[in-house]
Amino acid sequence: MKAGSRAPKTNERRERVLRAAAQLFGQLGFDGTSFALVAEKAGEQKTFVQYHFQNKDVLWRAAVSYVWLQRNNALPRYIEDISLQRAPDDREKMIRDLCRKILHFTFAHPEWVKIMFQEASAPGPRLDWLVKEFIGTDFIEGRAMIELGQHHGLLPKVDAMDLLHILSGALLYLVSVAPITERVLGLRRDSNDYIDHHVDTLTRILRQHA
Amino acid sequence: MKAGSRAPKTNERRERVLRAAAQLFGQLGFDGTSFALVAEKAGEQKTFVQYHFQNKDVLWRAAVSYVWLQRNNALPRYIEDISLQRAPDDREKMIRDLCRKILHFTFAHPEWVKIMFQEASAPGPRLDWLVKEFIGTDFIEGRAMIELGQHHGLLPKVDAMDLLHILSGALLYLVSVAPITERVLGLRRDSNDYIDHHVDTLTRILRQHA
DNA sequence: ATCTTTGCTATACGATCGTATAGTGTTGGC
DNA sequence: GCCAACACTATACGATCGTATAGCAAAGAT
Repeated sequence: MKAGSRAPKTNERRERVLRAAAQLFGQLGFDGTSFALVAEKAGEQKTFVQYHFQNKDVLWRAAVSYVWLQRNNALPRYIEDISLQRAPDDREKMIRDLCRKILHFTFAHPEWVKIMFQEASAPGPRLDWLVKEFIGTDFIEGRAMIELGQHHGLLPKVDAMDLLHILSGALLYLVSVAPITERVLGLRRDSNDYIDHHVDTLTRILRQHA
Repeated sequence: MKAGSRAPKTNERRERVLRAAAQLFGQLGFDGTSFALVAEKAGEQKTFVQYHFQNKDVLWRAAVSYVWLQRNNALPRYIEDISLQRAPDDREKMIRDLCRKILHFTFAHPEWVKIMFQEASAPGPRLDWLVKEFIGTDFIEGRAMIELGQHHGLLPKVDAMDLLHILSGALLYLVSVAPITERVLGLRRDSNDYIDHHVDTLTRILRQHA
């Protein structure tokens, strides 16, 4: 420990940069994001960003790691939670709560979806890294969660991977097209009411297969 | 008609540019795409692109219009097709065919989804234009199609807008994450078999509500 | 007290960005 | 055959891109 009094401030500045970078990488993609833009959005200087993150790839990886760390802290640990034995009513409520939690968090922090889509739209070494580091695990855990739900009679007994895609799509698409929905229908779609309504509709479609 | 013999070649070159531009705008976003990149991908010169499309906004709008024109030609006219009266078995098959057609076309021409997501991820005047010009109509027609399907007993009787989002998400998400799925599972996901399998799963989930 | 290291900043460099303008060669009207 | 119009290209400009390097103040070590 060399500078105990300054260290916290530095971390705070670093985090401001990471937040700004994550938002910009999600909104504008890797090529559309520049050091100057990140610095401006973070209220820092371009050279400060460049000093802490030697080049654009380093900055991108740091921002992505920061985002996924947040995500993994905020979202419930799927498998452990759902494997707890409860009364059937509680278990169905659990799925609804999980969907709600995913939607709420993703509306508040859409960066992880946006970055994922950005890289998937132009596959390359960054996507490889993203899959190896984070998304691969998500797929495996997601599929296991689906199969557990099916085993407990909460989800229709169809191909688990298909169902994972269908559910993920039904939830995440909502976030991605929210700005469009707002413009077409004149609604704000990140309100609690709308999220709950959408999740209710989704679970109602799935319920009758239990 | 001033240059009957050259006109077709010019149109062909223009189209090459539009195709390249649409792909790049979808993959890299507006800011990530440059005249030089579009020209290189189209096998033309930067100044040729600049001559026919005075600035980047003009090029973007022309590329988007070109993509949506293709899309509207390829996808069946939803409402008229589905409103034809047939035997119930045929009508369910019709929905399945529609989903298949949408997926096949979108896998072959993912630009319209990618561009839509790109602009939705950083809303601005371009998204406003996109909504006003193309997507607004899609929403209205999509909702009408859902309601028609519900009226014919083919779809569960839930909020039509929610269902439209759920179905759109279930289909389009598949295309967006296809490169990731390939990397995680080692499968090629744009094959006919996989698309059919996914659509079958989706319709099976929806069927029992008729 | 001097020297080295550390955290950060100022300046600079070549490449590429979007855009503007001048120029070239072919075409159609007269 | 001349000339205006047109399709296209070559060149150029300031701004911004990612990156490299030199400088500087403060802290730690000796």
